[in-house]
Formats: sequence, structure tokens, C-alpha cells
Amino acid sequence: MESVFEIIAEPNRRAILSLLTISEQSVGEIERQLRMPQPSVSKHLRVLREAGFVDSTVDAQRRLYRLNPKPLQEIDTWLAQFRRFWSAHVDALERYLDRMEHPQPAQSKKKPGTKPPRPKPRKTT
Amino acid sequence: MESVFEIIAEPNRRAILSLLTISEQSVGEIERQLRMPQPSVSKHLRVLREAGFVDSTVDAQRRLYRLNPKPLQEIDTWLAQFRRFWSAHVDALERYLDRMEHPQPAQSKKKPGTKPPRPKPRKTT
DNA sequence: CACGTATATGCCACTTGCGGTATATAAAAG
DNA sequence: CTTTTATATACCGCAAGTGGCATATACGTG
Repeated sequence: MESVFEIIAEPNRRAILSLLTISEQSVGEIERQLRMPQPSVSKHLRVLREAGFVDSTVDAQRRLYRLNPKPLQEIDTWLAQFRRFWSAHVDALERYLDRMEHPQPAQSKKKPGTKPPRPKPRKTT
Repeated sequence: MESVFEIIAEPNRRAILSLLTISEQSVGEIERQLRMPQPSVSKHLRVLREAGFVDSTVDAQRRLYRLNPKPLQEIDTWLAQFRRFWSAHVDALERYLDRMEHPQPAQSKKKPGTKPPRPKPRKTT
């Protein structure tokens, strides 16, 4: 359970994280809303807490849990390297729309690519 | 191994995906660059292929694998719901810099929030 | 203090994924 | 056709994560 990716691999933990985007919640509230046994909730919260996905504060007998975005940012950072791959489609659409808006204005100079290199088109598998 | 999250939970698979951002690669090339045993590479590629993370084409005895961004977009979409949480820090910085630039101009009316609601400040755990 | 509520933890059984090794398949080379 | 190269698959053993259940801990209430 070292990496952030393993943490969010568990569906119930992802559900808890999503739930906490609404507002902070006690264990009991999570238990009821997600309809999962209390020990299970506590265990998953423990994992999330130790991995830094959530913080908790004490409110009498309750523990209030709230989201901590740091580890999720880490995942977002890892994803960054792949963004250019799906922006490829958008770029193609952009070029298409551009041609629609400016129907061949004589000989416009080709704009030097300001965006990161795009993956080559691929033949289907 | 149903969900995309479980797929990317495995470090070697993430390494393969990162490697494929450079260009398409054969099994042998991946094997050498990542220094992992060939059966291991093939197994992970199988998982990635069946989950739609990669496509493959045949080149004689070789199989060329290349990235397919679709499932990664899915992860990105899931992450979207948390983005407002880390933009919170940026907002705080923005407000700070704003105060620096405009040193208390009498009583400036509080600008109504145009951005999505921000999580409340939290007392430390 | 006894009791109820809220949460955490310990234990156990089960499943599943991974690494390793050997082997099968398939195409090229000789 | 035999051999070599490239990749896939089958089998096995192990480790780790998860769910379920019982129980411990801690706080509030009467």
C-alpha cells in the first residue's frame, strides 16, 4: 500500500473520497450514506489517513474526516504526461473549425507549432 | 482487474505507459529499457491491452504497442471532482498577491465569488 | 458507576495479483 | 527442415489486501 495509485484502486475508498467532496463527514455518516459496515469504513479511512488523502479531527466521540487534496494532485501530475495524447483529438477539431471559419484566405503562412508535439496518427489495431 | 484504477496501480504497468509516451515500442524494446523479464512484460501488456490502455500491431515476429489515451482520460475525469480543492491554495495565493498589489484601498467591496465554492479552511489534525 | 453511542482494532479465511520458470507458438534466417 | 528470434501462455507458490465478525476503547449521559 505504498503508492497513491494503490490507495485509490479500491472502489470503496474512491466512494469515500467522492463523498468527502461534499463536506466533512463523521464515520457514522459515511457508514450510512455508503451503506457499508462500520469496521470497513474505519479501516478504509485509516488507509486514506495514513496516505494523506484525508485529515481527521475529534468531535467528542466522533471523528470528522475531510479531504486533503495533496495525494490526488500527485496523481494529476502523473497524468500530465499523457494529456497531449487526448488533446490530439481536440487539436484536430480545432484545425477543422479553423478551416471552416477562414475558408482558404489566399496563402496564409503556416503558424509554427506552439503546442507540445503530438503523437502520430495510428493505423487501427 | 476490472477498473482502470486497478490497472494503473501496478508500478511496472505505469512504467510501460510512460515509456510508450515516447513512441510505440516492441516487447523486446520495453523489456530492455525497463530491465524486466520478457514474460512479465508480455503479461502486463496483455492487461493493458485488454483494458484498452494500449493497442498493438503485428510487425513480422514483433508486436508493436502504442498508447491509447481513452482509459487515462477516464481517470482524469474522475479527478475532476477534486480539482476545486487544490485550486483553493492558488486562490489563497491570489488573494495574498492581490493585497500586495493594492495595499488596502480604503474599503473595497468584497468581490462576489465567481469561482466554484471552496472548501472551508480546516483546523489542523 | 452503568449504559449507550461512536469509532478503532484484532483475528481469520479467502481471494487475487504478481514474480519466476518452463514451455508453446510463430515467423524469419540459414 | 532446423535453428534462431520474438512473443505469449501455463503453472506454481507466495504475499498482501479485503470482508466479516467480535471485541476493545473512549466519550457522553443518566
